[in-house]
Amino acid sequence: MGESPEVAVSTVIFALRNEDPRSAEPPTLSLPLVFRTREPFDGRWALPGGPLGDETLQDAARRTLAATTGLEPAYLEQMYTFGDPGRSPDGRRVVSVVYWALVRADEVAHARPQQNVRWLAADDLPTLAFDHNLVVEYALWRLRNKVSYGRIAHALLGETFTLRELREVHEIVRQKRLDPANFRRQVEADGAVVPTSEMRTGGAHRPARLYRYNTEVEPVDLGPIAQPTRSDT
Amino acid sequence: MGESPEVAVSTVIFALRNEDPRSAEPPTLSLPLVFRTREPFDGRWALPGGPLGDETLQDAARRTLAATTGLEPAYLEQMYTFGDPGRSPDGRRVVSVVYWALVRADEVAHARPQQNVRWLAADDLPTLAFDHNLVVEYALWRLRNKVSYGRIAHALLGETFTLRELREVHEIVRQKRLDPANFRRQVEADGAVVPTSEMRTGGAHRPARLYRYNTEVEPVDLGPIAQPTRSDT
DNA sequence: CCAAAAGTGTTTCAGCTACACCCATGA
DNA sequence: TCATGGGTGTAGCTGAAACACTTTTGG
Repeated sequence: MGESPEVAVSTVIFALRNEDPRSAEPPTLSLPLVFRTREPFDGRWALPGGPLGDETLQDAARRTLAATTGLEPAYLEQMYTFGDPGRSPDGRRVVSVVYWALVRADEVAHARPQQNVRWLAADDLPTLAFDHNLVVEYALWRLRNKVSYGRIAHALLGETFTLRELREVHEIVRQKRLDPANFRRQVEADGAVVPTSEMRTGGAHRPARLYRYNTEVEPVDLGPIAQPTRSDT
Repeated sequence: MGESPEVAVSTVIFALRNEDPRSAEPPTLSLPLVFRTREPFDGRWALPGGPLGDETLQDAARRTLAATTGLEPAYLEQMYTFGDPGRSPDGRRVVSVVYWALVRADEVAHARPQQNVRWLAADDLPTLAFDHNLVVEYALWRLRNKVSYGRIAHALLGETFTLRELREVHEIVRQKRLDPANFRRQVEADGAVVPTSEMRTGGAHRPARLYRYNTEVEPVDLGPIAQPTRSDT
């Protein structure tokens, strides 16, 4: 009992990125990974993270996110805690609290690139350090669920966006085509989004109205936990 | 960083209990709580739990469950990790991994009562130690969700049960009346339950068929995490 | 004018809800 | 035979899906 395990916090960070900004290709769902330069798992990619400091668990997640990307998350939620003994090959006992986050596409564009950090496509990862492949799988599953039932897709876009852009986010994350007409009606119906007076022109077609996220409604039902603060034993 | 916090595991344990077995009253959703006899929160009720030993997080939850009730859970799932600094009044930093569990009504009946442990109604709790009221609120919310969308209600019953009994569980947990005819069809449709050849007689009415949980189907979609084993940093 | 995407209207279908009705048993 | 819950049938409503159609721009 005196042998208290270490506590660490890791974060699965999702963003939509354009490999080639000039092409018309749709963006790719990607996440930043850190290249390990020491054992265990020397030479493999791993999730951003580190030991818990004198801070909130959520602040620790925010801190590792900032350290690897220089960015603020548009959405951040606790996901799962991994803590089985004997999982680290060197025998240390580490309990890892894993968060997952969304960052805006426009912010990713002018994020300063860090040493030993690279963005990789979420659905085409190499073998990662520890069991981080499983962790990312789980985060992807949660993301797909929340995007389907919740109101968080906008967190992958900028301040304003067209319904086409919002639909594209859904299509990429949920991996299926959506009917533009029905998508429009569903989004308008649940009030997650409000129209602005601006339009986006430029394409060889009718201009599209720009929308903004409706801050009046809750992003997604998180249950009674708004900002968890105290607990014990 | 060298100041590693303690890690503890707590469990919110739900069961249906009859206050008075002779009455025809429907059972009550209750949970076992432990009476604290020392600071902090001396004299208040708290969730069962304790420090993490040399074991799986889930095993630690199972152990505290057994210690307070002498029972095995029919369902056990990780819920949330609380770890903000300054939450314990005595200044110690404790990260608490909270699980929630369901135990069968028939097992609760012949569970040996423990010293300093009492079952209280989930929707009528006193002020608990730490922020355990909030934790129970959240667990209740998760329970209601999973019972509505998942296939776990049977975990509050015995090995076999009538559809009326299963419906009663739903009605108690979800706090609303359900149409018997429609409930039957929904339950039969999703295949969570299979009919046995036995009937339950005794009432002044037509005998009811006994059903059994269908082990062929997953209890609820847990995502890619079946039995999480390894992770780090 | 044409292509393309924005945006609207409408039909169809599946699933849920409400509720009427018959069945089998104990008293 | 009556009361009670077990169990079946079915009409109606609602929301999602599919898709035809009109609108507005750039080229």
